[in-house]
Amino acid sequence: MGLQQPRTRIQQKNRETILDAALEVFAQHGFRGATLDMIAAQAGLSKPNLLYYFPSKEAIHVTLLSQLMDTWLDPLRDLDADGDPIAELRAYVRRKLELSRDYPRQSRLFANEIVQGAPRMQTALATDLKALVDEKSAIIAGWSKAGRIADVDPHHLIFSIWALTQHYADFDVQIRAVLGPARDPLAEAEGFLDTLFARLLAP
Amino acid sequence: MGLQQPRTRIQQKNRETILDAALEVFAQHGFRGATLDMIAAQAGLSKPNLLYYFPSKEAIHVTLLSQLMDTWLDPLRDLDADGDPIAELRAYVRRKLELSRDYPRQSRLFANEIVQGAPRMQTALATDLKALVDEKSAIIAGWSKAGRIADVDPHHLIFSIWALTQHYADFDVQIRAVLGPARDPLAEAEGFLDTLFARLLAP
DNA sequence: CGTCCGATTGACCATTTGGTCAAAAACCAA
DNA sequence: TTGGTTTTTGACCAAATGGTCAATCGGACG
Repeated sequence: MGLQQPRTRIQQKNRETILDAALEVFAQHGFRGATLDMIAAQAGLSKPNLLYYFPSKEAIHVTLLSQLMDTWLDPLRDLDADGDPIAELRAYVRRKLELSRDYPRQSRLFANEIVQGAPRMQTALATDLKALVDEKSAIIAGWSKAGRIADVDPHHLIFSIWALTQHYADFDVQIRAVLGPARDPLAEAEGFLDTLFARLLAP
Repeated sequence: MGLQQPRTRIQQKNRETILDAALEVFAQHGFRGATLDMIAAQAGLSKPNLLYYFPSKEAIHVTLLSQLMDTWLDPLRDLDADGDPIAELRAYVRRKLELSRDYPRQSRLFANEIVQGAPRMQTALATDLKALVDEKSAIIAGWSKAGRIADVDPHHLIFSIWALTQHYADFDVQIRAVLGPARDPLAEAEGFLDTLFARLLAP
């Protein structure tokens, strides 16, 4: 039937179960690599039952992506023009790295989507995301002009934060393969990135 | 039949055509998202003809991945213990960024593979790649200890170079969506990254 | 020209996969 | 208990897809 708004407790619960299972499967296999059977198995439900709660495989995917954008941009939204510039930017890096640590599946889902050309997010990127980044870039540019941080291109500064933090989630297997066991990449990254941005931003 | 070594000129040419087409398709859609029909269409050949030159879809993919590793690691291999530390590392960043500019499809192919858990590269990562990175990390650690560059974790320094340079290829659509047209991300990145690493590495 | 071997393809096959549907089961209010 | 509503599922379908194969084509060489 394709329920729009969950009405009962069981609907609420099953929709969440499905979305969590789908996140797992989509993040690991990409949209086309994931099958409804995989998601159903992961969720402990039958395939027709999935399609009772969501009208299609794509609907599940789209639901995940739109949930994602919100969570993902929250830390950037928090960037406060009235705060201390260095502290604000460091806090942004730290929060972003926490997302990579706590929600690696979301990060990989996003990476899959972007690497493949963002077929289902193009407009969101060019509107919402661009607007937010432009706004925050203006703030950063102001800080630069006021001599409160070093003179760096604000857009590329933001890109570098994204690249560095998401790398630890998206390329986790590579990093662990290189570091070997008995090391904690995410914990080490926190100190490294803090140093990196401190040196980059110091006026 | 599954030809091992190209013997004739036409085999040589068609194998190259197929690999180029497959790179295009795999990079954009991932392994499972790519179909033999897509690759055949892109290559201008019939599907059975593909399978005359390669025994299976997976064989094409594997061939691409192994070619990739070589190209990808060359710049790191060039890192010379006897050169000037800052110059060597800057050159590495620049070469890596050139790869992102000139071979974005390879970068995305690699990203697809790693994000999805590197099912076909695990061992290569844990052996060849790890060995090379460990070797070069030792060199960098030596430079740090000698006070010729700042004291940074060599492994994470290398990760940061990978993250920053590959980001411009892998997340190209996102970056362009945010920057808007009329800007040249890769050209701008060169200056930005040069500054970033100069400040990070200065003793 | 004719022959032989590498190159090409149309037709076909088995499996996978997203999705449907009618019927059964579970649930719930009266 | 009963009647109606929601939830679940086994059986099924059409399309897509990786791969096979016998047959045909084409060019180089004698």
